[in-house]
Amino acid sequence: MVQRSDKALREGGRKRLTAQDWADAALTAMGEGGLAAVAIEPLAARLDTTKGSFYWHFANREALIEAALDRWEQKSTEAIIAGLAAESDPGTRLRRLFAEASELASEDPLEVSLPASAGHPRVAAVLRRVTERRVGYLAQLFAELGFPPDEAHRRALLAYTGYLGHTQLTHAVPETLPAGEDGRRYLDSVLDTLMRAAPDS
Amino acid sequence: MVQRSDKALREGGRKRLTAQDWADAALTAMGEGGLAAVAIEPLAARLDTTKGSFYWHFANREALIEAALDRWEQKSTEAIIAGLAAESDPGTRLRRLFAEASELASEDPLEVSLPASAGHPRVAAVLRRVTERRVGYLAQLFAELGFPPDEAHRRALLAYTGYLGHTQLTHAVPETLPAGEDGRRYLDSVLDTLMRAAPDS
DNA sequence: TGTCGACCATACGGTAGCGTATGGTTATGG
DNA sequence: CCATAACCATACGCTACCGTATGGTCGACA
Repeated sequence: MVQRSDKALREGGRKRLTAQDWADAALTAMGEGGLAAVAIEPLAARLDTTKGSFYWHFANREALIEAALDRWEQKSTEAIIAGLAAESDPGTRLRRLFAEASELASEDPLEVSLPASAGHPRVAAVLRRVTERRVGYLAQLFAELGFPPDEAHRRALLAYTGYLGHTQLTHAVPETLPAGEDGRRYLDSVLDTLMRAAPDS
Repeated sequence: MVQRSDKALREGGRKRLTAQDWADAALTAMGEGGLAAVAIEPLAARLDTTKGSFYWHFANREALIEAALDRWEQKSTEAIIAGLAAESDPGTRLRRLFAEASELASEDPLEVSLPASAGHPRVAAVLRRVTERRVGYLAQLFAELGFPPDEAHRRALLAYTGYLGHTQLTHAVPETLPAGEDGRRYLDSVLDTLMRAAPDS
């Protein structure tokens, strides 16, 4: 919790690090190689420092992982939802949400690599919180669009699983998916379908 | 490539192992802990043998990974597609495909944990082959159902991303998804939507 | 029934990473 | 300008795992 006051000197040479620097580095490593890639010594090398720095800021590897996960939860979900608070119309809110989310997801490998480590209890917990938050928010959006609670939840699930799968494909085999302008039209058509009133059932 | 002829003795005591035994063990380990969990010595312990056995059947760890991936490609894709060859009606073929695939996916963690290791070149290659095969097969099904090629491919993507996302959710937070009979009705309604003729566009 | 090859056990050296200990450096306020 | 705390470097022991070497066992078959 110790934060350096200010005056971050990053001229040519050595710089002091904060716990957040370590957490961010852990996050990118985790994105590249999964949980197993969160290793102190390689991270230290990448940050151009040594273990000595790490064990000052953290008790051990688990603590680092925890901090990194918390940070991810914040950046990947809360920040985006908060960024939409200004928008009043639920329809545009939904569209903007998907636009921003799919952009974020194409850059952030964690969206794919985290679920693979659901064996780890901390990861499982974060995953649960994040998905419930996201699906809940989506369901709320569909409810605001006029769907009854059950149907709103059903569509939220549909939208979210679609998002997850799309993200996974983006990272695994991007060529199969429409890119650029095509991608935007593809996304639009899917959203149209999701927001259209159901035929019956 | 050395295969034991037959006579697998598995009474109470020691048994001889084949390369496939190792590959299967590697697969399950990989499902539990990702690529990093494919470690010779722990596997040997689990198979109640030693490294001596392993290095007889394989040159090194990479060779094992490769064999395991090949085996997964076979079991997870080709076997299922082959199992549908008898069915003539494309509609029931699609429904049976999804029924079997989602059952397999809920048991097999690899569907989720493999994409996380797409950094590994062999994994990336298998993933490319598998997704292209699957999406291709789906597109063919939709084409047989009467959709023009472009639309068939679009719907194949939609179906496949939905499958991927659903699988991911199943392993991460199963509670959010409808289970049992509800799940079957949910799946049915989604398939209905996918097979219905488009409104326009 | 002895031998040959398939298969496995054991022991070894090497590397990567965790966590600890301890001393050095740098920034600040007294 | 020096004392204290924040921060980092280095060296150490420990464990887990990779890959090699080498010898042992066991079954098939001449």
